[in-house]
Amino acid sequence: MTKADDLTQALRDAGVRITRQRAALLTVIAGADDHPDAVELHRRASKDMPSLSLSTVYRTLTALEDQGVIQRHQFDGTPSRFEKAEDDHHDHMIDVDTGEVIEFCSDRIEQLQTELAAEIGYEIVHHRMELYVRKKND
Amino acid sequence: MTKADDLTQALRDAGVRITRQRAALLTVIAGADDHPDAVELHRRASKDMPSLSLSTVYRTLTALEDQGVIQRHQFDGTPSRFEKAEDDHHDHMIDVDTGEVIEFCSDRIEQLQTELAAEIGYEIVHHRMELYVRKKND
DNA sequence: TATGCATTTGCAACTGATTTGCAACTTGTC
DNA sequence: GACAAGTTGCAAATCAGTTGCAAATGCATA
Repeated sequence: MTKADDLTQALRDAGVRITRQRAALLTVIAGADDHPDAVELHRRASKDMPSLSLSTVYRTLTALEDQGVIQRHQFDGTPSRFEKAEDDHHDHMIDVDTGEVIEFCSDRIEQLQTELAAEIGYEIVHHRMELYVRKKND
Repeated sequence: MTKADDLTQALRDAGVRITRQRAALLTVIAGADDHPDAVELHRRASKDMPSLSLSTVYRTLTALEDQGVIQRHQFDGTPSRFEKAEDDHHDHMIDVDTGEVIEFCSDRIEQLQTELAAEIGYEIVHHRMELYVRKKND
């Protein structure tokens, strides 16, 4: 059973109809190791489903995000990029020269964030941390 | 001498022409204690300069950002918001219920970020950290 | 204080990303 | 297999921001 099948079943259980276009998108998303935007996902899924429209891709991405199946990231001034939600939370470094996205995680930072918010009476709903970085050339 | 006068002089020294529309915007920005977006800045500056156009506001904001006089923030899926650049760096918490923006700073976190990037051979060009928070009700 | 010209402005039209209205079409159910 | 409700593709709309262009203006210089 593939990752896409898992996702499909989880969605069906949650009462989400699995249409051919959604299945095609799920397959692409499950198989993606990068952080594609809507247009790129449409391009990839179109190979299996040439009639798939971009608006359906957008609608589906929103639906999948609402279901918690995927995550949307809005880096700098570029179109939103998506990745499948894994249970491990992580943040991103973006190589400003190449656009490459590197995932990382720091429990220490998360803890500090929680403390900072708590100090002034807030709790964190979600957060976003992006490091725009450049390769050191030495 | 007001804050706006300081900004004006600094810009003039940098070879930036001070037009009436730019002066009006600078006054508004220097006097703002919040994080307004372009439309709101246009609304405020229009009181002094009813003929000021929104495209000039956008053009001026970009120019001021290039000069390092103001900073642009792109929170979640909302229009860019601006604030005058002060020499102290800080990050933001956004109250998800009210939209209120709270500034904060943590040297400890910054240091950890730098270390994390350095570990894999990168240096940080700039970063963005936003905590989307909610008031604890107890 | 007047002159020249590069810059800047306002307007309207454009862009890129995303959303929406609607009629036709599927899905999952009975 | 038929039906109601949800989903699709398309084209048009939206939203934030940008741009081309002719007219207006800042400011260095005379």
